[in-house]
Amino acid sequence: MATVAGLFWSRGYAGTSMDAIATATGLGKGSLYGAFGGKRDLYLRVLGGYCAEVTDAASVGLAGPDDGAFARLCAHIRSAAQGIGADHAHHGCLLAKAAAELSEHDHDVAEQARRTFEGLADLLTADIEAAQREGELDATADAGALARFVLSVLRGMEALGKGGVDAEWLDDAAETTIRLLPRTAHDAGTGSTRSGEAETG
Amino acid sequence: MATVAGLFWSRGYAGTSMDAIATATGLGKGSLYGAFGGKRDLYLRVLGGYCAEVTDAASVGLAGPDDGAFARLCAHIRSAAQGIGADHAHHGCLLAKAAAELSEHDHDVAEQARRTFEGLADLLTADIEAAQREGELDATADAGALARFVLSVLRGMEALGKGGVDAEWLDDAAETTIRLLPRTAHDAGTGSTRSGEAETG
DNA sequence: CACGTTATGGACCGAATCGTCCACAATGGT
DNA sequence: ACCATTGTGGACGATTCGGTCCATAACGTG
Repeated sequence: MATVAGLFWSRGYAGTSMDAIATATGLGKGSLYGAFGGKRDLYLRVLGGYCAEVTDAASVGLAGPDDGAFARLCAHIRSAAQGIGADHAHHGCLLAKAAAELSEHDHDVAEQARRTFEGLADLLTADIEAAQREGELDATADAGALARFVLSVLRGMEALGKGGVDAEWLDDAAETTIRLLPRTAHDAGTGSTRSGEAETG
Repeated sequence: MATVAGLFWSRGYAGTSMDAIATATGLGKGSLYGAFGGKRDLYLRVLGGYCAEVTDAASVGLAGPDDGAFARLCAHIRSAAQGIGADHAHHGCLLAKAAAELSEHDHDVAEQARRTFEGLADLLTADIEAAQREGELDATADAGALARFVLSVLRGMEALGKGGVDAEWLDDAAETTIRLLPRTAHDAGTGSTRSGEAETG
C-alpha cells in the first residue's frame, strides 16, 4: 500500500496508471480491481491512510503531557520548516497535491482535505490553549483563530517549498511566526529555546 | 489563450488533453502544434502568462505611492482571504496547482514558481519597508523575513481554501496575521481600518 | 492575376489508458 | 481426498492519448 501511495504521491492521480501500480506492486490488474473497486477508490483509500498518518504524527508532536505546550508548538513549526527545507526533491505533501489536483472536481477528496485540516487545527488549538493555561501565550487571544493562523503558515511553507524556495526562507517564516505569537505580557521576548540560531544570520 | 489557461487550470496538466484544447479553442491540432511546440511548451507559456499576471496584480495592489503602505498590506491580505473564501468552486491558483503537480519532475515549472514567489516576496518587502519608514511597522524588524512570513500565510490560505475550509477560517488567519504584525511601539493596536468586522462574529 | 510562402485542420498512427474477462491456483470445510 | 469458494494475473478490448502528416486554404508580393 505504501508503494501505491508513493506512486500517486510522486506522479499525481492522472499521472499514475493502473498498469504502473500493477507493475510496482507485483499484483495483477484483476487482483487490483478485485481488491479495490478501481483507480479512484484506491486513491481515496491511499489518501485516507495518509491523512490519518499526518494527523497522528501531529498529535504525537503536539498533544503531549500538559506541560511545555508552547515549546512543543515552536518545535512543531520549526520541524515543519526544517522538513520541508530538507525535501530537496520537492516531494511535498500528498494531501496538498491531492487537494490541488482533485478537490475542485472530486467532492470526496475535498471533504477528506477539509476534515484533515480541521483535525490539525483542533490539535493546534488544544496545544495553544494549554500554552495559555501555562502562562506562555496571551490568555486573552482567541486560541482557535491563532491555530488557524499557524496552520496557514504551515501549509504556506509547504506550498512555497514545493515551489523550490530555499530553506532560509522557510526558517524566516517559521521564526517570524514564533516571534510574533502573542506571549503573555510579563513574559514577552524570543520564542523559547532556539536550537539553531546561527544559520539564519 | 485564456481558454487554454482555463482548461489547464481546471483539469491540471495530465488531466487536459490536446484534443480537448483543440476543441475548446476551435483550432486544429496541426495549428496547435505549429504555433506552439507541444503540450508542455503550451503549458509553460500559459503558466508564464499567469505568473506575470499574478505578479502584476500584486504590484498594483502593493506598490502604490509611498503613502499608506501598511493599509495597503492589510488590504492585500484581507483581499486574498476574501477572494479565496468566495471561490466556492475551489478553482484556486494555477501556480499552486502547477507547482503541486509538476515541480517535482519539471525543473522549468519549479523555476517559474520559485521566481514568482520571489517576485511576490520582493513586492511585500518593499511595501513593508515603506510601512516601516512611515512609522507603522517596527523599523527594527527584518522586512524580508516579515515578507516571507506574510507570503507563507497567503499561500497557506490558498492551500487551505482548496481544501474547502470556509471563509471564516481564512478571515481568522488574515485578521490574526494583521493583528500580530509588529507595530511601532507607540502605535500598537488593531490593524488599521477594518472594513467588514461584522461577519466574523 | 500568378505564384511562392505560410497557416490551417482533420485524418491518421502507435502507444498508452482504464477496465473486463476468464482460465487457473490457492484455500478451507467436510 | 474432494469440492466449492475465493483470489490471482495477464490477455484482451474499446477508447483516448500526444504527436505527425499532408492536402488545402489564406496571404503577401510581383
